[in-house]
Amino acid sequence: MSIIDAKIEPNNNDKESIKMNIKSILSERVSAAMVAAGLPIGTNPAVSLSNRPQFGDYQANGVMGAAKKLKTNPRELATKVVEHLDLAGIADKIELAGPGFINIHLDEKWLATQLNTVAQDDHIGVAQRGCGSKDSSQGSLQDRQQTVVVDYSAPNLAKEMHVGHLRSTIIGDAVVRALEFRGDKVIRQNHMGDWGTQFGMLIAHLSDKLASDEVAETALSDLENFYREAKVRFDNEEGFADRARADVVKLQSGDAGSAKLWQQFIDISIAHSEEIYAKLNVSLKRSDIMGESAYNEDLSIVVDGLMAKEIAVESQGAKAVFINEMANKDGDAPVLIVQKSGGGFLYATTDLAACRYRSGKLAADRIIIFTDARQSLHFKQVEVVARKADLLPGHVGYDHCPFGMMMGDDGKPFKTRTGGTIKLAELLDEAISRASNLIKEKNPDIDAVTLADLSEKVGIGAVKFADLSKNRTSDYIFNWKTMLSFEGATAPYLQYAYSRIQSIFVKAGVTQTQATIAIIEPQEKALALKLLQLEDVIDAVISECTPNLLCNYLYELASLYMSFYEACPILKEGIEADVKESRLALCQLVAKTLKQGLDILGIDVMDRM
RNA sequence: GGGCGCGUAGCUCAGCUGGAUAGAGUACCUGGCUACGAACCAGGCGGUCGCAGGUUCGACUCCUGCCGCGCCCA
Repeated sequence: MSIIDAKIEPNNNDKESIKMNIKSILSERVSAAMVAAGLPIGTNPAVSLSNRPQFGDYQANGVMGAAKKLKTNPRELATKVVEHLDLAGIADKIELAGPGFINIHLDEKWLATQLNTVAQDDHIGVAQRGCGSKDSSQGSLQDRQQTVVVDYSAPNLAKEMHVGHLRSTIIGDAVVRALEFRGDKVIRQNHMGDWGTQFGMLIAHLSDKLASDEVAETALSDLENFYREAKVRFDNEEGFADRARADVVKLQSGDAGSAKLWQQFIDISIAHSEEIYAKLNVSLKRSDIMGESAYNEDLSIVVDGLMAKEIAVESQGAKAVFINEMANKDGDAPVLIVQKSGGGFLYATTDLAACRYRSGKLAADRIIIFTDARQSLHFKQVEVVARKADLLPGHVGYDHCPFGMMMGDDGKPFKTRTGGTIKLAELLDEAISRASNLIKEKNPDIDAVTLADLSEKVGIGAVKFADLSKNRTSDYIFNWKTMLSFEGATAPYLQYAYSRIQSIFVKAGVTQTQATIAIIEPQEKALALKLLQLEDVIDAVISECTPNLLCNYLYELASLYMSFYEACPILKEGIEADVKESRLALCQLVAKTLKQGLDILGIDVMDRM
């Protein structure tokens, strides 16, 4: 055992051993009672939040399902389970209701104890996945650290990023941060589109611009224009298309001059993307870029491997895989071409090479890819072939996480080439400018520096939250109004809740408190319950790749806080000192949770707004 | 033609492994600022969960068939 292991090993003491997750505590107890009542080990207790106050705080519904399987009376079985259910000190009432619901009313003193433990915890109650070696046989699967490769954003470098790139970029980034917060090892992969025939046209055009003494940075300051110009020449100008095709061949055969032009183009395009990432508060760095071109050397290796294993076969001069696993009723198998008859490779080849690289060199336990839903079939095919060829071993998870595409107000999709797309940079500037107007309206005397800072945080936050809070894998309609709204379930609402709390601390003349929280009013209890659910939410976000669950959670938390704020005075006259201290501590924990949660979404908070 | 996804309040969307009376926001209507910050709060209005069957103690959730929309493959 190494010294590092030895040091980490003994931290399994007091603080670690205190469980803070209510749902898992209750699940354990109910499971034990179910076993004691004669049910098989592993029966799902189905503990969940109660949907109505009269049904307690949590309810266990697992007995009914179990009774069905055993063909016994659910009510009688539930009675037996309740008899064995030991929740001494945790619940002050356990009720049996309906066909076999077990309703649990938590003890408020116990709830407060849990809450105070969370308040003292660095990770606000979210347990850290194993800091030890990941191949350790100790600890449950839940607690083991994983290496997760996350492929997201992946813009096409031939053009500027448009609104369609928003989802992949910010959803991916939120999932990445959630994974890191839970303690997993994340490797970001920005699979940028930096290769392909269109670059021949772009290089040829750039070459002419440089020949007429233009500087690359200037020529490429507007990528959309540049692309359009090149396309016009490609379609109309005598001889240009042939030059463009020749340039592609030269580039792919490693010609130094072409490579230099290409590199110039790529560098400037990446710089454009980086501006967007910085503005969006997205954590992608240049070192995370692993573009399509990075796999050039691997493509023939992959194809050779497929041929050697006889997974791929020659077909009409091309090399292709007939995927029998995905054949339809008539036995027709879809075909995945991995090398064209002319020798060229395709997206499928690159994606297979990426599987190989990620599960091999990067040693991924799980690979997550965020792209729009149109690529679902493609990735399904890639996975089947990669698994068959062992480019993706069975123990490596492969999650293609699709999302709907951006539609116009008319319900028809935005087509990239019709010119109907909105540049991402324009959307973000619009958001910031609208936020600026609103802030000026509410704070006429604000100084320019503060205004600029707030506008960016509010505007960008609003855009991100509007998108992140939607789960839909179906298409969604792009709408300026909803995207840039500052009222209701929006980022500014959450930011407002946070700054209200900061304002209270300023008024109270303290920066922080170590006071113990007591639960008195129903609004305080509701907040306590919500605060103790963070780990469940983070876990759901991670396993399903759905940041909208975190958005919902944070909105509900902020909303409960607003109700608490109205109902429970803190600094007003006649409030006892210990009540004031308790409420300040509760405020502090809410603020900490909001800040952390929003940070996972890549949304900033501010002390004043 | 085959496959995938989606139809929930006027609009935008939640709805966790099937659970009790389907929830928010917005819009509209009523109240609440000599203030712990009204970008807020309290309340009201608003739904045959696309349609029709099936599975069962129980279906927005699972199964089947239709209808409509979108996408992918051919």
